[in-house]
Amino acid sequence: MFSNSAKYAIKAVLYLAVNSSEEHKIMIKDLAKPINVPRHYLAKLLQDLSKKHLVSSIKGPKGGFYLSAKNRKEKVIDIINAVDGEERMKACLLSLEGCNANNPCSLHHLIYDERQAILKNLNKTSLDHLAEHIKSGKSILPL
Amino acid sequence: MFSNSAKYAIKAVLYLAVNSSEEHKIMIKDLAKPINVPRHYLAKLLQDLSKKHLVSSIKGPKGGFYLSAKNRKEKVIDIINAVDGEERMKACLLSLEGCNANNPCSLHHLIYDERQAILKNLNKTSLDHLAEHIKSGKSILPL
DNA sequence: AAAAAAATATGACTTAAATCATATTTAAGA
DNA sequence: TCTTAAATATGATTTAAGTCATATTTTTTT
Ligand code: FES
Ligand code: FES
Repeated sequence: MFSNSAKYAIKAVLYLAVNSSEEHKIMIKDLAKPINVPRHYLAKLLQDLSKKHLVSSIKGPKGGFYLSAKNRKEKVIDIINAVDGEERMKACLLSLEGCNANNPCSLHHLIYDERQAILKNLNKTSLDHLAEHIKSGKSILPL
Repeated sequence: MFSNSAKYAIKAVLYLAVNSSEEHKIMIKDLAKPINVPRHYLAKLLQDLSKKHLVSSIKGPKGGFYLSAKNRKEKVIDIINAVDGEERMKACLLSLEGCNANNPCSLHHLIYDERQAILKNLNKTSLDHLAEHIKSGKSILPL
């Protein structure tokens, strides 16, 4: 469903949503350990997200990564799409080209509605919102 | 969601469900072309499914692959699990180990119910049933 | 201004998935 | 029984995803 990279990115961004702020930036090495993601790989991912303005970063001493107020308003789907590309979540399950309701592949009926529902959920849920869930103990931040 | 291999396997098995019978076996080369799957790769996949008794095959001249009556009763999920392993469809989306309702990861609530619904659909739908759909024009067999 | 600490940029390496190739076995038909 | 046509078995090659390493740039602190 998601690539490994997207999973890593989500974990990292949520960790930042819960633990960082403009006044409390987090260095890559202090982020990689708790979420259990290879350090250099994570660096690459975050640099990419930073370039796309989905996370904030400051170089140099006292620098690090954090989420700005604006970053926190982003939806989960935006992180996923930034990493995996827009297509991955929308593509036909059997990778058929002309997938639509008029030309449904054999698995379409077994999956399409639920898939749309998931998309909708990912589209409407902000990082902020998930961070609140985590803080209030409704869900956990995975290792 | 599914691996490339699983997609190929589903396409192949459905093609066999629609077009083959014990009296009309299909050779690998005549199967690979219409469903647009690399020939040798497909051979490997089907040999594996054959070993697991999910498809039937006969060697030698006049031989080929086909689906027996029993094969046709198998559920879609069985094909998927045979190729991708039992775990893949059940694993936590963020690859967390102790994923369950008591210990839900941050995305759990956004996806779990829909995912279960999909699983249920794949679990109850037989190849036979999908083949009927295709024959009656309710869905198509993808290239 | 110099030194140090951080992200950034670039690229090399490794691993697993996907693809391709070939030799072997089995069964049919002449 | 011999030839031929098919699946089967095994393994090599390629490609893409994931991982690791290092040099560069930027900013802070002294
Ligand atoms: S046509 Fe394949 S999922 Fe819609
Ligand atoms: S805990 Fe991750 S999907 Fe259930």
